[in-house]
Amino acid sequence: MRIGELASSTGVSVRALRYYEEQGLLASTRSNGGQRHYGDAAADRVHLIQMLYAAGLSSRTILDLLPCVDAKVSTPQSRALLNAERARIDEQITRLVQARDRLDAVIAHSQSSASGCTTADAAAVAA
Amino acid sequence: MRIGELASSTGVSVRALRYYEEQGLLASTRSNGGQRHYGDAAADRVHLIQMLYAAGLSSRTILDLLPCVDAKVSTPQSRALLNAERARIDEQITRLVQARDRLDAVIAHSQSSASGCTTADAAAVAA
DNA sequence: CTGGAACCTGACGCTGACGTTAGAGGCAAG
DNA sequence: CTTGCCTCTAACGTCAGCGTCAGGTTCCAG
Repeated sequence: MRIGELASSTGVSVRALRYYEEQGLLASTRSNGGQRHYGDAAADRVHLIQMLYAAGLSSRTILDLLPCVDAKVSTPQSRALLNAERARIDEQITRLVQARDRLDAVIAHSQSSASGCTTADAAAVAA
Repeated sequence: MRIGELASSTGVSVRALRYYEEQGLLASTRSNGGQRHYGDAAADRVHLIQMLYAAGLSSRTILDLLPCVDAKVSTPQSRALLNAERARIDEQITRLVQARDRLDAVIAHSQSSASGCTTADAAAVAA
């Protein structure tokens, strides 16, 4: 499949895919004319990359991490790397939960002091 | 208290505090000479701002949110805003947990298959 | 009153993950 | 062979949250 198809099937922009390749995160074979071709596994790889980006990892960190994911072998270094990143994600989750709790407190106060709590409000809360 | 003291007591840089003020997130009174002075509540405010930043909110969103936090009154709009941001944080937490699970799977696989650990692999990981 | 630390206002720099032209070439259909 | 869409590289633009430097001012201890 070519880059446009991979882009639309993954929901990632063509530019981003080229950027991933530039960063060494995503490989491609080239046609005679130089156009990128991808196998079926590429979509999964892109999803994984996206997920790690969403977890706040930098492309550099992902670059370090991906060989650990690909490799069937495991080194102390790779395990350490994986665990370190896991810990960082954990920490981020903790901070997010704290922030959410803080917002919840504000919301609770906001609603208790709301004299007229209409149906629209209930809908907003449910959403 | 002056800006340096607030900075060191909150662990936030002086530059960041000025930036917060520039963004309308943090108020200060000024001395005759133009120097910023802060009350005791400022530290809490800074911590809250930091927490919201850590939750991935933009300064613009925080700017919208803070009046809701400050206000003793609650409007449908403010409640909707609070709930929307809560939802976004929730979503982010979900994605982070997914990423963590994904990493956990990799880690589990990595540890079960930890047998042949060559120097080449270590070098590849280090690189 | 004076020296030096702390503060002030610009304003440019930086990083990361792309967006966005621009100009040129590849590729399948008719 | 041509049309037209897709793709290519190269390179500049963007945005947020500050870091940092420059040049000047304020404050307070001694």
